[in-house]
Amino acid sequence: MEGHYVTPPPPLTPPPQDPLLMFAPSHVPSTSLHPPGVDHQPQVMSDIDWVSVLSGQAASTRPVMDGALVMNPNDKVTNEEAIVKAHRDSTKKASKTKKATRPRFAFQTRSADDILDDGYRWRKYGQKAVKNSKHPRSYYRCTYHTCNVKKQVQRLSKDTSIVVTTYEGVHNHPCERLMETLSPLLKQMQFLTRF
DNA sequence: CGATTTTGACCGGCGC
DNA sequence: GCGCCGGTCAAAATCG
Repeated sequence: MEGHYVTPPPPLTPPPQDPLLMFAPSHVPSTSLHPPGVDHQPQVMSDIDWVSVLSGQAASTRPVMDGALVMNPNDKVTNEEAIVKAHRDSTKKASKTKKATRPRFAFQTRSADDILDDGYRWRKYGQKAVKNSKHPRSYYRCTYHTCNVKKQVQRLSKDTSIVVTTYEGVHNHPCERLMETLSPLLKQMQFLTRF
């Protein structure tokens, strides 16, 4: 984490991970200093194919905007269905209670780690077992006081290497560690524009 | 010792 | 009404 910043990085927490790992097909859980079973330490989003995320092309990372879940027709309808249903419920409730419509954004990531560091700080407030899946779903809330953005993370039971992350809401505060989060994307863009 | 995670209880919506 | 299910609360445990 030294020379890949376009602008000087903010003097913040120590660099989480080497951004060069971003081209790795699957993330190898880096030297976790925690005992097995403990997965607090988030990983940088460096293992995400950001170009694919933004273009919506990749099979490894399928972005989903506002509940319009992009599904492989061959996929067994399991917990993805639950996500769509949850979104329908939320929109229904939103239209009923005139609550501010909450934008939802979900994407799948091929990763060995459930927790991806997206630059924000999250506090876990729940975990539930999901039907048709042996893997639990975790619920997180943004720790910024006036920000009630939530996200939920679950792992597909079919393909254990894929993690589905669903964001709900929009942050009303700047993203700390923005450059750390963006640097893999910038690096990938630089790589692609070299031709 | 404050912040965060864990985990069972609790709650509301929905289908029967 | 009842039970299931997804989501949240909150007290206790744990972490740094």
